Amino acid sequence: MNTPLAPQYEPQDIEAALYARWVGLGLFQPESRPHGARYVVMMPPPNVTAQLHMGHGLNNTVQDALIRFERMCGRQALWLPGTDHAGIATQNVVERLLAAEDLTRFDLGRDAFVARVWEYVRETGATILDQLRALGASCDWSRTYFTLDEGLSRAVREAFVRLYDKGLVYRGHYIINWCPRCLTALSNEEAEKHEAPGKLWHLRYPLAGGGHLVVATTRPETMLGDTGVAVHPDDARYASLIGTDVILPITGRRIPIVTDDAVDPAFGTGAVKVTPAHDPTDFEIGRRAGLATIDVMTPDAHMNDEVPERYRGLDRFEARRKVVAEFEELGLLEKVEEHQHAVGRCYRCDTVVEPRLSDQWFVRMAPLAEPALQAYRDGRLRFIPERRGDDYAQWMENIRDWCISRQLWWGHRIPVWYCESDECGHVAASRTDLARCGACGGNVRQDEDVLDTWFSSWLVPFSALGWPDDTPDLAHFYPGNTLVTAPEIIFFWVSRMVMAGCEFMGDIPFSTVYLHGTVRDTQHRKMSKSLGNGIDPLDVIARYGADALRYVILSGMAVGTDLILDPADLETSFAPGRNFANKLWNAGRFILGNLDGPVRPIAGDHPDTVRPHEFTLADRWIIARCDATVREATSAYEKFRFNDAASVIYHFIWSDLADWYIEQIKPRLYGDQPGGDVARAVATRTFDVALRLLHPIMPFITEALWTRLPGRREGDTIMIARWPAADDRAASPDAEREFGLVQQLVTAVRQIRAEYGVQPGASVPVHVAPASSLAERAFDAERGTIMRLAKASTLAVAEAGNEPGGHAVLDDGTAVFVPLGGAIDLERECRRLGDEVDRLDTLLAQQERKLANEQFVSRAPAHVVENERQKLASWREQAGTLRDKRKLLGCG
RNA sequence: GGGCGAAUAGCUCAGCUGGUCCAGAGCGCCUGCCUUACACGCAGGAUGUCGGGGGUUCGAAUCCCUCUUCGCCCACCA
Repeated sequence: MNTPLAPQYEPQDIEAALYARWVGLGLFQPESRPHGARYVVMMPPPNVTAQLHMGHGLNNTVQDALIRFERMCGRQALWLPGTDHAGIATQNVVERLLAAEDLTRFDLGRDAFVARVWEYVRETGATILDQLRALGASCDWSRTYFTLDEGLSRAVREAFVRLYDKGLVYRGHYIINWCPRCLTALSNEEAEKHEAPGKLWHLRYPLAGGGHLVVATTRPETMLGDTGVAVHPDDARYASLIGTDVILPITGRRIPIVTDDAVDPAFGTGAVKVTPAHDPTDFEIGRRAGLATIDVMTPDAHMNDEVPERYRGLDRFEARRKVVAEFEELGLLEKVEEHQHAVGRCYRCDTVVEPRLSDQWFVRMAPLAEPALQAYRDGRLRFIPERRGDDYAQWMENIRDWCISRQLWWGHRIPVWYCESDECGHVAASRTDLARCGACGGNVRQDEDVLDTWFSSWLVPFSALGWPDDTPDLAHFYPGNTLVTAPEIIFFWVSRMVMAGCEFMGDIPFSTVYLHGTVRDTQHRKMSKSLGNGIDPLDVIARYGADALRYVILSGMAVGTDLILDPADLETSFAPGRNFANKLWNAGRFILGNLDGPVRPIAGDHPDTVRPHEFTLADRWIIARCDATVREATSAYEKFRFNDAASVIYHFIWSDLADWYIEQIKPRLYGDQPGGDVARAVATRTFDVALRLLHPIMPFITEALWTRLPGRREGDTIMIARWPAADDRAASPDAEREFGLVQQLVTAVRQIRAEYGVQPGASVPVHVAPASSLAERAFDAERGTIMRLAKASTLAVAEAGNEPGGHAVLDDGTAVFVPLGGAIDLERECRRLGDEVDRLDTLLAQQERKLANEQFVSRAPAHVVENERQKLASWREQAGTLRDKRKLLGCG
């Protein structure tokens, strides 16, 4: 522990070793803190085959900061990690691998294919979690879940059967969203609507009785499946046609004109072609009007045998062109309009979704939504930022049934068995596999489909803890506390978890949903593989360290805002994090390198404890600043304001501790001034606090430094070091004001030196005329500091003389004068005097306004008003003095 | 078609319930420094009519209205 520290922080050398040490200490398990209140965070499961991207990086950095903060606060912090089997995505990946061998899943058959996917998942499935380790994620790996695990699969069956028994799961024949590439049904949420410019074709449909009627459509190819035309019942234009027929072009089919309230007379021509098999609205209209349904497409969206020969086998978009062309030839194309409309696309492969009539399993959602909505309205469930709660409520209020069956092989096979005997026809949902029909004893076959992956992830808050068994984990850790995820996951996962929690556990699974922003590039585009604008977090970690990555993420994470990073310029984005780590490292190196033995405690009953009278002004100041930082950082963490936490800690470490305090104590440490032991004690103490405050953000470097602080023993770790408590004795407004004046004085002299180009090594005499007893005390107390940091040869209490030199006035009205001898540039001096007078005039004007404000004068405490009056008076005086001086010098 | 968010220094953004953090941070830029923790650094500096317009108020970047420009979410007008 006393090995000398390298002059530069090299994260690569220590992060992996520290992580291994943490795992060895077993602190990621909540049991390590048996006495605290529990605090549970559920990791949004990444796809088992995923590679870590910035979105994961951001999400998990936030979770880790949160869980580390809670753990240090003494809670039994459980962060439950896991992956989901990602039905569609994973099956797609393996099918692509097979395609490379010229095979399809059908060549292998179901069992062999699933075995193949398992093999793939076993090989690659741990990758994403390993990558999270590089980030420093302190998950309880011993409890890692996978949605296709035996336990979670049992939970899926339990949930399905319970809902089935309550009549909340049903099989239905409806229009669903179908992905023609993945060859499966999708839920409404999985069909992403994107606005896109399109066309609206106006087609003439010849009337059986002569003439024609015009319908408008965005999908002309579906006309091949039309079985009717609908108009609004009150639409006078078509009143006489109702009940008559239309001769459908191309097919020659005779179809009726019907009425339906769903038709908007104002849109298009007020007449709608009805394709019950290919549009949800048309399906409803067709059902009400008793129209036939003709499915004209194959599962992969080619035209099937229901259409005329020349259309068979055509892709839907080719068929569209052909239909339009044919209408044009027939003189039946009335017109084509540009039309902006939303097209659904598969959220996994971006293929245009085809509404398709099929038999699917659904969950009846309204009864489940009710308690979930109530929890939000009661305030038991809150969202950060708050406005996201509206999205949640709106979705719940307009909930639609959830299509949960998928025509895939990779997933939880639907636990429903059908009797193969036609007379019996018994259907049973079962927790265990069935071999025989429960009704007739005959052969049964299991439903071929699998369940939506989200049907397993919505159970995770309890299934990952052992449900449906009554495990100790479930009893102890359910419900959890906070869920950290991206806003686009609200409907997929968050809402459904709340519903499942209410339904199966009788309680919401977490009380706070923290929704962070999205990682975008400088053009504000979402980072994605397809756009090639991504940043690889592992690359950043390799080059800048995990701490730097985390610092940059968290310092840019204002509540509810996105994180913009430049993929083309990692240096600009991440150097600040690395630089800060290096700064901290070197501050630590300095403090540790200047300890010459045991460090005295600064509080407590120990006989060697530093007594209050031993503190210098600087000591009291840094202690007060440290205390203020503890308060601000703690409050920021509690409010998920990670950017604020990062900022106050950064400022404390860099500006207060490094720039001022460490500079101040050097003479004491070097023995040039007494009080070295006190300075060591205070520096060590405040540095220790700063490290603890920073640990949730930069876990590695803070651990590396903290374990080297004096008094640490083998096995100590900052991970469970006590979270710093605010201390009323540490606060000192006087010390902050007094040292503030010291800083102002030093800065003023430095400004004058820079302005007049005084040689860096040269000393100058400094005259001050303190305007307050505060200033007097401060300059007296930190005389040495001022002289050293300002490079002053003398520091005298004196009025400004008439000789040439630089002037400045501090906030409290204290006048500063730096005589600069004969070789001074008159023009420059006049300009500086002018600037200073202008500055004072601005202050004076503000101050006068403030004091003229009756509300301020009457409401503020008397001494504050008096203080402000004094400031005004002394600024006036100084402004006058400087004006006189300008005249004396003959400035313009 | 609804609903929401954002417009602040060249860039990325803070600024919580209106007045001692009414102008901030980091990066970039300019000047001078390798001052024995740190050049991934130190000291100093420049830059903003806080999107436009109106209003409320003693006082607004901060509240209200409106306009403009971006972005997001939701929606069965074919």
